[in-house]
Amino acid sequence: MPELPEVETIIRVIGPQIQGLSITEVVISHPSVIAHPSPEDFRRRLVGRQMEGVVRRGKFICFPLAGGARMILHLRMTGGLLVTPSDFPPEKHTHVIFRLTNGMEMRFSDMRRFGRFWLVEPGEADQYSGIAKLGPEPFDENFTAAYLQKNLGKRRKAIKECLLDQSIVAGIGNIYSDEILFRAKINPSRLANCLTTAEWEHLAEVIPSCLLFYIEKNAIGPEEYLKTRGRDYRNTPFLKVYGHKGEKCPVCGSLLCKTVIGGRSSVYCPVCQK
DNA sequence: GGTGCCCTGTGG
DNA sequence: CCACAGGGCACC
Repeated sequence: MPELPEVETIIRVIGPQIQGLSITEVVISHPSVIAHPSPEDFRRRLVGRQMEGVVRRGKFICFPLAGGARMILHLRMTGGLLVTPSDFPPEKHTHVIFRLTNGMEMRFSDMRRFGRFWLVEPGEADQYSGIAKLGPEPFDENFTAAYLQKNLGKRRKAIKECLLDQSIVAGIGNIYSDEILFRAKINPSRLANCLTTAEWEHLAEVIPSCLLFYIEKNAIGPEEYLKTRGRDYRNTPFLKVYGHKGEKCPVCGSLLCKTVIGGRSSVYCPVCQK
């Protein structure tokens, strides 16, 4: 489910709700979602710790803790986070509950249970979560056309697969890679080593602007977020190609095609995207 | 590089 | 019933 824009939306809602609060209790009903350390160590080490806030890195959610430790969460496909009163009806597939000093709870639910938590101690290198392998944020000043061309310009690999490579640029998933390539008018199957300098420049501009557009479309208040269980803030009404196979291209009216690239379904306009 | 796998739910 | 789903990793 969540790619960069959705994760950004989640942290903007959750941040003010948990900032400065301490964890009084951790209830883990499905230990497999705790990747590191052991679920019992995870629970024990978190109790009494204060959360300084929450930040996003790629699709990861990071909770810096007072004293220098950090809790890290990746929602993968179907993970969700909700801050609720303790008597709020629980979501199905709730696997971890953090009880907080103000009586509220932060709850992690995940139907498919692909999501994972990590806890990294102060001064410890994070060799567990995968954050260390991430490329730059799309909004980073180092994320430029020159960077893209230098790192991808010789790859004999579909550009769509390249955009999904988190070590090149952090945060793009299957939905937004299609949306980005549609806006950039580049066919998702094109090999990276065949893109022109002008196309790299276009991509370097479109990637951040497209993601920012969806972050803004996603904006939601905490009441609405809770009411919709953190599920209905998504961008689906604004997506131009993803989920629209067989419909008319919003630019030229041709029928949108679907294909598989790198094992992921991909929708594109055969006329607009060369 | 391609494939299978981790899971549950939904839609054809 | 089977195919597929917004992610990422291990494995030939």
